[in-house]
Amino acid sequence: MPELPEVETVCRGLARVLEGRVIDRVVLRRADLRTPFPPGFADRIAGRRVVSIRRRAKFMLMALDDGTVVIGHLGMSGRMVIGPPRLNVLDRHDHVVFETAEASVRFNDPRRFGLMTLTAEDVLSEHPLLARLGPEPLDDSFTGPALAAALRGKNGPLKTVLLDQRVVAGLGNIYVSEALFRAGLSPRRAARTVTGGRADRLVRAIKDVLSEAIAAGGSTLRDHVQPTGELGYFQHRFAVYDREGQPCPGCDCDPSATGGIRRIVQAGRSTFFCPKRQR
DNA sequence: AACAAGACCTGCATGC
DNA sequence: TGCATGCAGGTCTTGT
Repeated sequence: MPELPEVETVCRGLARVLEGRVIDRVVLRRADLRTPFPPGFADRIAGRRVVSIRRRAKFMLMALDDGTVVIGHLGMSGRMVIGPPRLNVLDRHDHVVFETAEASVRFNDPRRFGLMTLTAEDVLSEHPLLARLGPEPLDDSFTGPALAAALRGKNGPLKTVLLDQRVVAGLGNIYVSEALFRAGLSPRRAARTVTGGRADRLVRAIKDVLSEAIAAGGSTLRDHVQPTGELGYFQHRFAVYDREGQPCPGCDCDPSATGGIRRIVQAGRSTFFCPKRQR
């Protein structure tokens, strides 16, 4: 489900109810998700105060007052849902429950592609899940020249390469298509050909689309909800994603003549684009 | 080294 | 109604 804007939205929602609060109890309802929970997972969190909740790429990072960091990933279908304290009616796919005096937070994930694990703040950046991540796209250090350097020598299609979290961290299948549309670049172009002004345009497009999506609370297709239960609204602003055959919002060509937005499959995943406007 | 394909899961829409 | 198929916001491993 969640790409950078959805995870950012989830982290902001969780911060409001968890930051500064003590987690009294952690209920673990199965032994593993995508990966096993580490030994003592619940006990190592219970009784600790939450110092901060932040995001890196598509990972949620919950820092505790003893230097422990809970790393969470929502996979395709994960959600964090805030409810009243001491909630005793749970869904089949509620795998972890964090309890404070004021609220309960459930990690729900039907497909179980998500994960939760523990590390320590002082070795966080070396954790295998985080060590090889590329730059945060919304950081000032993510620039046209920096992206061009990361794409140098990459012969794969631009769309597929941008999904590689080592190139840039946080893009997923929706926002890659949307950013390429805004930048006027074909998803099929060899990644290494994006240099100079094209790289500048692409970086601008990535920053813009992600920022706008965060402001809209992310995109709700199937699974994403903010922790409060509110939906995201950015799906109403998609130019190309899941719009096969519909008119391209950028050119006034007749979709019955041009076919409108095209859907192709790259590396086994759908890509949407306007062949006329994206080169 | 780079890339594609398969694997991991459940749920939902579609078509017979 | 039931059943089979294909598809879904992600990553990790395997094989060429």
